[in-house]
Amino acid sequence: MAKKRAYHHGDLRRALLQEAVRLIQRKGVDALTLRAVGEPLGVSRTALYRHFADKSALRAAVASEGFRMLTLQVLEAWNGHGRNAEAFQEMGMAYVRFAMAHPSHYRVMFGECVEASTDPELAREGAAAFQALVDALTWQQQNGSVRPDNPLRLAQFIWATVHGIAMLAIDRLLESQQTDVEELTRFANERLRIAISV
Amino acid sequence: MAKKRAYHHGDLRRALLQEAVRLIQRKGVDALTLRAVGEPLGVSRTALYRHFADKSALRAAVASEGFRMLTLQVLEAWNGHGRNAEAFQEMGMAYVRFAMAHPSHYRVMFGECVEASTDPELAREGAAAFQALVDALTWQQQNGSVRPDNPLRLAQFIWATVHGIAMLAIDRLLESQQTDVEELTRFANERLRIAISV
DNA sequence: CGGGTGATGTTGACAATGTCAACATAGGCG
DNA sequence: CGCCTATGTTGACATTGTCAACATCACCCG
Repeated sequence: MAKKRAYHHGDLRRALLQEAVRLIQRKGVDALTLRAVGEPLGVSRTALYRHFADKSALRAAVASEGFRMLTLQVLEAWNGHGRNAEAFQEMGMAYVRFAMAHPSHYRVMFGECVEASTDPELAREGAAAFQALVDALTWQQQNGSVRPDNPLRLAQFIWATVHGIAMLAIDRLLESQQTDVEELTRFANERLRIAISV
Repeated sequence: MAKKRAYHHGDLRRALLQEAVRLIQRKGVDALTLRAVGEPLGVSRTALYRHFADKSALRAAVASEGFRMLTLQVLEAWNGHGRNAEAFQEMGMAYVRFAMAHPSHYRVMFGECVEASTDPELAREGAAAFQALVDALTWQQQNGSVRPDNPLRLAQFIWATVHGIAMLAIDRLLESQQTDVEELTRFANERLRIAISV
């Protein structure tokens, strides 16, 4: 029995999660409805209750999936550009690009409904994403290219900046001055480099 | 006729708005229910529809009120500390303190449900808050204490950082390392000063 | 001063939604 | 083969936002 995937539907949990992500990305968070998730899968509402405690658990799973994707993207940018100062900036760009590409999904990851404290998997994936940032900073500190402050505090500072840009961009609060988000992110990265240099 | 406040209830609009703010602060955003707003005022649901287009218009009004309060707080910090570099840091502290003191209210101000484009008052109040930051920066540029970059871009950069700290703090994502938010904000302000100096 | 008129508030109803209890089914294990 | 548990369904219910129809009150115009 390779998987437990052969009862009635076959890995319905993964299908539900995938459909939930699709719905959120295409129609927004409000469109995430138990009935709307079940129907495309030929399954009726409440089927979900055999795989998730309730709707908020489904949202938490969506958020976890988001953090997993985000971690992959930023790590690819960091590792794929040589783990230097330039690669660090690409890491920031990748972060903001992810948020811009999946605005509703990103919002679920930081929504008030999903409490990281209640879902251990979500806490784990969120911590993993943050750890990628911490690791990149410690690496640069050993390099001598980043000042030897507490790496966690540096990481929180930088995280706040990119998260803030992402949030403001998603909320369309940067459009007033026809701002190019890519350009703003580049500018922020440049200034941050000054701020965290020795 | 000094006011229009003398029909049945007497300025019900303001009472509804005030009760909505109270509800959000004390019970969270989900507790903001048309029935829950009307009942304490001895008024029935749907009474609200004579003063707000719908529930989201009420939320927008709450958000506008929040921006008004926020603008007052940061301007008081800026003006009350002498409009210098130190005052600018106090401005940032005041921003984050407001968010920490009114987490649910702050979240409504940046929630996805409230689209600034649909409510002109909200757009105005939001722009006013942002303008306070821009003004403080231009002032310092004329001082020579801030580099002569585009002040709007500088403002967006700094706004993103404090907004990010506020959001992460509200989402309790800074508690993992038992972080003191005040301390993190101070650290961020110090690093930002380096980043925006000439 | 009196009736009408529009602003303001109420009641009833309805559809959508999350959730639970009771029921149905199926697939593997004894 | 027969049962047992995992899995999925149906019916029901409370909550909620919203609308239409109705009620009421203040003020204005004659």
